[in-house]
Amino acid sequence: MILLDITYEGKDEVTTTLWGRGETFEDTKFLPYMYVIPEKTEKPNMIINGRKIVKIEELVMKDLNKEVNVWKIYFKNPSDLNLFRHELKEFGERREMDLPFARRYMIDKKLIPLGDVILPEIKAGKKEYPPRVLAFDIETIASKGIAIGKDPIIMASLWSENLKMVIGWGKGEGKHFIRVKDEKELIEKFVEVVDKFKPDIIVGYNSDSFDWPYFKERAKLHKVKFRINSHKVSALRRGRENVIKLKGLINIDLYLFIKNILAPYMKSETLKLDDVSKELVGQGKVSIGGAEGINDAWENNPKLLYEYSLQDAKVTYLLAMEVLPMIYTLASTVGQTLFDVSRMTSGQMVEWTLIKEAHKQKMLVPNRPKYEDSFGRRSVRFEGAFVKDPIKGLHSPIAVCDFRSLYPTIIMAHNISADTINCNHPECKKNISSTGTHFCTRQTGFIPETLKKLFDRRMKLKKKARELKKGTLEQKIVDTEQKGLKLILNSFYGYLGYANARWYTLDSARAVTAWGREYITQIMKEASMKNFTVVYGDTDSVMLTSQSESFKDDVINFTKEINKSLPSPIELEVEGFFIRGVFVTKKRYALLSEDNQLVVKGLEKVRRDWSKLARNTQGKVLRLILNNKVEDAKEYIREVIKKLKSKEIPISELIMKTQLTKPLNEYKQMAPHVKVAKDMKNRGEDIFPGMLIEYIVTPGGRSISERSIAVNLAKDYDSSYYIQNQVLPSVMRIFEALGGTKAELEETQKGLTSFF
DNA sequence: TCCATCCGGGG
DNA sequence: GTGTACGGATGGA
Repeated sequence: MILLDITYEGKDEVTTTLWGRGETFEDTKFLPYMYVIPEKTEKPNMIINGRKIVKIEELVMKDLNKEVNVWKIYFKNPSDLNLFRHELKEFGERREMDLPFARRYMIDKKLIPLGDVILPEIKAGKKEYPPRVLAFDIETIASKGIAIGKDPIIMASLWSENLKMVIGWGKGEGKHFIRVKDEKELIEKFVEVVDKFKPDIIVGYNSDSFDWPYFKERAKLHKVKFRINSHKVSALRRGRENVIKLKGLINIDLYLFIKNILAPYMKSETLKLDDVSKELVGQGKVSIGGAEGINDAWENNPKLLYEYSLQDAKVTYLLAMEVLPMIYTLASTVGQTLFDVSRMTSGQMVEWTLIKEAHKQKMLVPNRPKYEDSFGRRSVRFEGAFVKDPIKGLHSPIAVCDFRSLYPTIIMAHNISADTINCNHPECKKNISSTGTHFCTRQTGFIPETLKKLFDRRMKLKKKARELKKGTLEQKIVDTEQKGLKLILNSFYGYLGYANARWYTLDSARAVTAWGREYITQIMKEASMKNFTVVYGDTDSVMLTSQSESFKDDVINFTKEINKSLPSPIELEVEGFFIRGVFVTKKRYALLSEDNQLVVKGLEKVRRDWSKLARNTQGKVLRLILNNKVEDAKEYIREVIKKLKSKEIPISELIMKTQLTKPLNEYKQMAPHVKVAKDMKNRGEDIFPGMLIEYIVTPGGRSISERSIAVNLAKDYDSSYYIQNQVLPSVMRIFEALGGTKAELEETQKGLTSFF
């Protein structure tokens, strides 16, 4: 069997179900268990609600760097464990009582998703296996504000290798269009098509929070059963949001994975499907003109809506083809199901990798912190990375040098771990960080040891990927695997300081950044001695410039020399060369690459509560500046200000949008959007949570709230508000870096100010 | 500065 | 679900 997913159930005896393609296997032999490090000699023997402990084994296990005697206590099913864990508190320290049962099963049986499971004794194997993937998306009537289930679903589109389909009612048309009578039939048809296709994996974009719950709500309204593969579509509360679990096929929400894992490595400023798919698959959505466009197309241009809907499913599918291989490789490293791994944050991936490794080494897993502890940990602040104040302004050319995986290599080079911290061996005191913490050098710690296994595996794969022919499938697979490992490697440091981590060690996290600061400042010092100007540096990278004719060679030689003195495996690399850069403050800069691409960090505002005008002006100004047209940029802003004063800018560019998140009477503070919503209600309009309030700031009144009114009522706007609170703030930080002042931008024309 | 509130993705 | 998991920005007081 090729393993896709694991579920379990059982009122008395637990049955674990392993799901493969079109087949299942039920295991009734595996029992839930937990550990107690006993403080008493007498073993527990109680009966609760008629339930008993199945058996208790005595074992010796590792607990950090100690050996301890433990009782391994078995139960008939997971809820028994939950029942007994409270009573077992008085017998000693309890461990591993909160590992979800299916995850425990994956670890103990050493299973790998998509690996082949050899039945019936259940051993993990591995086999090539291309799963059947189906992408889907829905369209709904788009009234004001997005609220789950509020308006009818008008189309549902599906895309896979041999399936392209748009199901719709109303006036829809198109090659792959399947007409149904109404929304109820649409829902039934969708279920029928999915069940017939039998995908192993069904993917959507933000589908856990939108498409699936939307289907559920509308199905409820029409009193139709919404079942996929004959099983309930269940919404499970997980943390802050619901996730959607299907049985017999894996539901993956690509948005969650991209947000949790890929986002920091992406260029895209937003994680909208359009932007993300443009970056990762090279094509975006059909442009339809937002909510109004959807409604308009539904009434007047059904062909366009059909194309829009189908393209959404198509790019979702193509995105899945790009992203799923990464999820597969992460899942095999982490050792958990695709369903779980695709929804994990990087900290959780590190944790489950460590739990798997601990189990292999017969090592007890530390408990999760209690709420108060993790709350307390969250408020602990410690010194992070070194970030150099940039030399503000424009610089050209720029070289970026950075350490390859600085934090992971520091953890390995200095053996940073919870079980090596502050040992009593005299010789280890030499391995001390500037925070005063030292780490054992006699034997490798659990964290660096696990890290090294992943690191070495990645180095091997990287080497193999370089040797293989580029563009081949094998090369792509190997390269994806090494990138997946990189993601996990890079998360280890964050994990040490992550408030909810089982292996949280504040002094380890502090030592990592302290050593990081030492290495990066040392590089900066040496770069200055070699006649480079250090324009900027952050954490593990430095940006250099010089007016030398042989700039590039100088930089390459510099890194070569530096690397002779760095302890292995720490290494400095040349990341790239740039034509020009503008540096504003720490974390805020923009670079122009040699192939004319903009790299913008920390500058762009893309949130909807800023006006279109502010966003567009900033983007335009940045491009002008990086093309060395500073005066043009200033002139451009003066022009915008002038147009605001003379009211030539249309109101449509000045709309600010803020969502109402709760009923009006629950607001304590009269924010602008709350005031506008109250006015709307007084005029008899329907106001509900989830509604997007669109407003304009007008002249008059005192506070911004008092001056805010609904867009459709706005005939005038407050030019000075838009100048002072929107346009100028969005561009000023860039201009301040160039030595500019607010005053010079506010001049309408040289010498002529007050006449306008 | 503190506190409340919002953002994200989706139509 | 062997439950109960964001992190950062903004704006008013």
